[in-house]
Amino acid sequence: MPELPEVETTRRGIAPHVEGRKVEGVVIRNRRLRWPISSQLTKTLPGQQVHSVERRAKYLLLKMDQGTLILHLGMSGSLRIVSKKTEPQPHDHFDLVFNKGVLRLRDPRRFGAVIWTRQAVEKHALLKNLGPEPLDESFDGDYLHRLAQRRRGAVKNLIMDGKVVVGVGNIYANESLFLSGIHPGRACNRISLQRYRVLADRIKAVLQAAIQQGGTTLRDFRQEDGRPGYFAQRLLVYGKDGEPCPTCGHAISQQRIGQRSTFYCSRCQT
DNA sequence: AAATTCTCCTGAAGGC
DNA sequence: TGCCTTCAGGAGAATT
Repeated sequence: MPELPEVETTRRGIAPHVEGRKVEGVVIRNRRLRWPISSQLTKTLPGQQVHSVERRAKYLLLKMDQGTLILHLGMSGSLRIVSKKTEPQPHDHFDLVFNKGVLRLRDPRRFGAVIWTRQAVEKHALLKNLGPEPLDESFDGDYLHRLAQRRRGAVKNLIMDGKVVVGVGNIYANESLFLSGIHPGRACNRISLQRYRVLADRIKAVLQAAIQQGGTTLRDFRQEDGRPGYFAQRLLVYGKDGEPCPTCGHAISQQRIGQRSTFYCSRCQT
């Protein structure tokens, strides 16, 4: 499922194929994503040039002449660069057609989104209340520790809260907590500053490692050329319940925290 | 304000 | 083999 590394992998993959290009056409095969795709896009977008492909949290931002196209991959979305002759497959809901190549959105579960905005995109309702980027310097253990003081819930929910820090989804939350030796259910305000510094460091490390591997493909995610991401082979605890802990050999536990499957080693994580 | 629940959706996996 | 149920989850909205 696309988390920050998968979205960043996608951004890097598509950018060379769309930056500087002019939109020739828009194809909407199914508008019913998380929010309906505006039918107006077929009139609004053609003729506009894409200046840049940026990312904020898990949103991809295609900056154009008159505004920004905001794309979200939901949990099963992927973007590919295909030729104009490539037949659309089931769940290929949306195309941006360029003079050379097509940017095609596939999203079986349709939790994704395609939204056009003319306003400054950082002020858009979906983006304006987001926390810092985890790979920014402003995100560190001191910041996490400060926010944690007025919370009592599980630390896993803290790092998955987009108002605290963006882009950390279920997979990387599990992995970074394991690498930090912190139990995912531990109360936010019962963790030392020192441990939060380790956690922030591990979050950055695991996200960067995953980006380097082209993201994690469990089922649907694909890079822009159709290849899967290879970080799944490096996962230490996610999806590994019952298997031995890579550190101590104790069986990995599974439990639901924050409505999400949570994997951890009850011996290494306290 | 923080925490919890609900909601959208399809495909895979498990049970009988 | 086939049908039914359960589960997976990003994240905004609604609720407590």
